Amino acid sequence: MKRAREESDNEMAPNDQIGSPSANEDSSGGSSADGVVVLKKGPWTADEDSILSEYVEKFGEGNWNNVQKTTGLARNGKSCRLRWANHLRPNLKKCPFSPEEEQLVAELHAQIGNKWARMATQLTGRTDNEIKNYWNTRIKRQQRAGLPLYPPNVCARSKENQQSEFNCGDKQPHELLQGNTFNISDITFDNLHHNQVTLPYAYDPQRYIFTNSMNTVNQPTESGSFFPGYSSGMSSGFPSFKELLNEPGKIQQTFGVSNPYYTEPSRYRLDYRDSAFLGSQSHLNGNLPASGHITSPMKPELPSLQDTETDTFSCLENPTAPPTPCEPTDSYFQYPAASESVKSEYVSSQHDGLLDALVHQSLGKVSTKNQLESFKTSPTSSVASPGDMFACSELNNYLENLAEYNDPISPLGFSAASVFNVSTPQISGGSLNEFPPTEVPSGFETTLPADLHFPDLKMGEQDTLSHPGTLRPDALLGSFWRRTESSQGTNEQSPLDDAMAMLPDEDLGDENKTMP
DNA sequence: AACTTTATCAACCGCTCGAAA
DNA sequence: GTTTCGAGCGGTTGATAAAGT
Repeated sequence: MKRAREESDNEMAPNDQIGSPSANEDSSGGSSADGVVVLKKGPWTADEDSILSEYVEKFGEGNWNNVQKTTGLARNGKSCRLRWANHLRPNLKKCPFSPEEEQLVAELHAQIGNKWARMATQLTGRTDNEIKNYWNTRIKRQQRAGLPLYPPNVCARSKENQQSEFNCGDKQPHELLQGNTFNISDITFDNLHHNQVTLPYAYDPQRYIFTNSMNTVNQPTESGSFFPGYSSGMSSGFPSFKELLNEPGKIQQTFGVSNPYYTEPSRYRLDYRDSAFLGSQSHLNGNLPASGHITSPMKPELPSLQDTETDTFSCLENPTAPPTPCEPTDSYFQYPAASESVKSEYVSSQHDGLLDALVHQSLGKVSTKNQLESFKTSPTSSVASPGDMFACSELNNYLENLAEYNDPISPLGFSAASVFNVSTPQISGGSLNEFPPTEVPSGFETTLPADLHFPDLKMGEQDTLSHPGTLRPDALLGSFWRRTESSQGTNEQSPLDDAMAMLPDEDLGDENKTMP
């Protein structure tokens, strides 16, 4: 009996023969002298196409593995299916994308992320592969040009759609999150000097944008995730937040790197209105520079941070756009208590999505496992990005809420400690030299909510901040949260105190230790 | 004209999922 | 309940064309 094997470079015909005219002669046959069917790879020939077309005409689609058996075509079933779906199937469009199609793709991507197959169902005559190629090309082009990924009208439309989805949904995000402004009058980042901020990732306008009037965070469209295309399960094998909570080791792998902290927080002024706060290539318009110096390792594919980006860009186009009643983006800072009905279900899923975002953010900062490992063994870095602090603040919020809601899956103290332990490397030294430095413009400003009470970092804490341990966001934020609570007259020990208490000694300054 | 860079497209690969055995 | 297989999906790669220097 014949057996099929795939042709590989080192065992059969050389690569240049595959798909070449000489190789085409037996392209439909594919049997070698020893009776072994050599499955061809590479470009399809017209003969192969006609054979496959005849087969489908005769037997219909599916059962692709039978193609080789039935027709003798030296292609595996997978290849046949792909060829048929992408090229031979009737009614396929071969022309360039029309503006309408481009618009639709942008809208769909804003809504569902990298679900190419799902998009293809909405675009008659287009294949998932085609859409994917188009989009990836577009991303490159837009990034190179420093343009927003999504057209403004897509942003607006997406926002409208999501609002209507909210209305149809069970919970209103604004029940959970409040506040429209990002003003922290006391905190400035004036001293984010060029070349002093080494960020292990490039500015990604889709990923790291916070704007003042950006008031909505996407309702999860699927899997309870904030970010379509990045479901809670993190299909890339990334652990879910629940897993992270339960397995500190994963957290360490996840967050254990990439949080170098900028070390000159003597004055912080954050202006979220137009800048991409978390990115190193921050610009007042939220775009990449036209020169397109994307110097850090980053994937060209962008996550679909639906509202984050859509709102951002709509805001860029229309700064006076009224805030939406949806979940405010400053939820990254603030998670007001949810209504009782929300706590048990909605909040958890939402937080899963948020964590995914954090996780993804961390991933975006760490390109290789080696970097992870090197950081774990040398958990020091010399600089911090505002984004890192953001990530930590997000984690703080998350963890705090988990405790507040007594989420059974989140043993807060342990989790928080774990997260802090691994996500807040110390400041001194530097182990992320692999990453080329990126710059933050001196005019970089970010404004935080007025109702968000950070400690007055610019005054009186200079000495404290100069201490490596207290420069870390966990220390800063821990101090912040505790201070905030105390300022509210709360005598209870905050969950963050618990978390801080769990931190190893070397991770915290003495002032934060409350170990029994 | 030669060379380099960039864009585009086609195809492959690894993985997941569901159905059937 | 487990294994196997087919189908499908998303990410990535390689080849080639086009544009730029």
